[in-house]
Amino acid sequence: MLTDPPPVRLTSEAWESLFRAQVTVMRRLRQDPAFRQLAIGEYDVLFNLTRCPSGWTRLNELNGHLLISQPSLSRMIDRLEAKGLVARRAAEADQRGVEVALTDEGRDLQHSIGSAHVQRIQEVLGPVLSSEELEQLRLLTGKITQAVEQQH
Amino acid sequence: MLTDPPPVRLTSEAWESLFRAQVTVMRRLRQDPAFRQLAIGEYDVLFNLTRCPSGWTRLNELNGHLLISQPSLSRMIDRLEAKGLVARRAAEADQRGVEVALTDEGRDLQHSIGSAHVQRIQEVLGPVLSSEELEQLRLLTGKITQAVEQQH
DNA sequence: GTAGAGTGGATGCAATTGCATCTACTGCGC
DNA sequence: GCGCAGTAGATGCAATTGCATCCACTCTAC
Repeated sequence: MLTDPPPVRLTSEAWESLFRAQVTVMRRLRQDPAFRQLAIGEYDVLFNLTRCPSGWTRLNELNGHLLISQPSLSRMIDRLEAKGLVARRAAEADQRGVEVALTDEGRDLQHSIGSAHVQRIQEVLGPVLSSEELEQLRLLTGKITQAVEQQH
Repeated sequence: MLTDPPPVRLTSEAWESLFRAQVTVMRRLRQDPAFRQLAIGEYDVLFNLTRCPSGWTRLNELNGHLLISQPSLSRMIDRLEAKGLVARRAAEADQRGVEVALTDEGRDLQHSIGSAHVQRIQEVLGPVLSSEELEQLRLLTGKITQAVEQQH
């Protein structure tokens, strides 16, 4: 049961606005001194790894949540592994697959950067939107992610 | 006249959700065959150049709307110039400065990719949110961009 | 006006990226 | 069970990126 799609102009303007907001906020957040220890893209990988209940995450699933290419992720994991922040192992079910997990050190670093990051987010976004608006935003963007991931 | 800031948890969850939505949608949009002619980052530069009324845009202002570094933009403009899509000239007011503008060819290419892009956005986002929701999203994210650009 | 700090953009260089490809493994059809 | 298309991840290599730096120009203080 679908209603008519919204006008293209409205859809593309909403996307453009979402995109621009992301760029603007990201430019600010990236400047946080906490990211001198680890690039924000690498932090994002550690963060994603905390979101997996079992601890171990398949490389291809992880890649599905990032914008970087598969070879690029493969080498980023190399680097994080060399720094002792993540561990690699062969997947049990599929011998082609690889699973990664945070090491204790990786978890510590994620927490440390994460808490500075959260504080910074609060400084940037807190004064801008009310609780009600933030909640609206969270619902709308959550709906997008959920729906688009299921498309195709 | 400021109210209390929202709880940090809500703020960071809203940002996380916005960020994730941007990644998810961008992954889809990027696959559009239209972007085989020009990487999406390069298209974004052309798009930004269409948004300037006078036609000519200062390099540093352009850089303020992008996530890439200043040297990276400088060289991207080199490449776009080599392809005949943009033109460079010295800024009138400030002899250090450089202004760029779309060439006719650049404008044509932006239109051509842009119309395919808009159609793709409609396919991805149109079925997901209603007109009212898109309008809400546009307002919220517009508010963020405007406010954060004025901070600091 | 001149010195010195600051800004705008370009360039050298090492690190990272993506594309194409490769190898290893899976799973389906027969 | 065998062959073959498909999938997961790694690697060679050229292109792109960011950092540090540089040069040219501006602006302020004196």
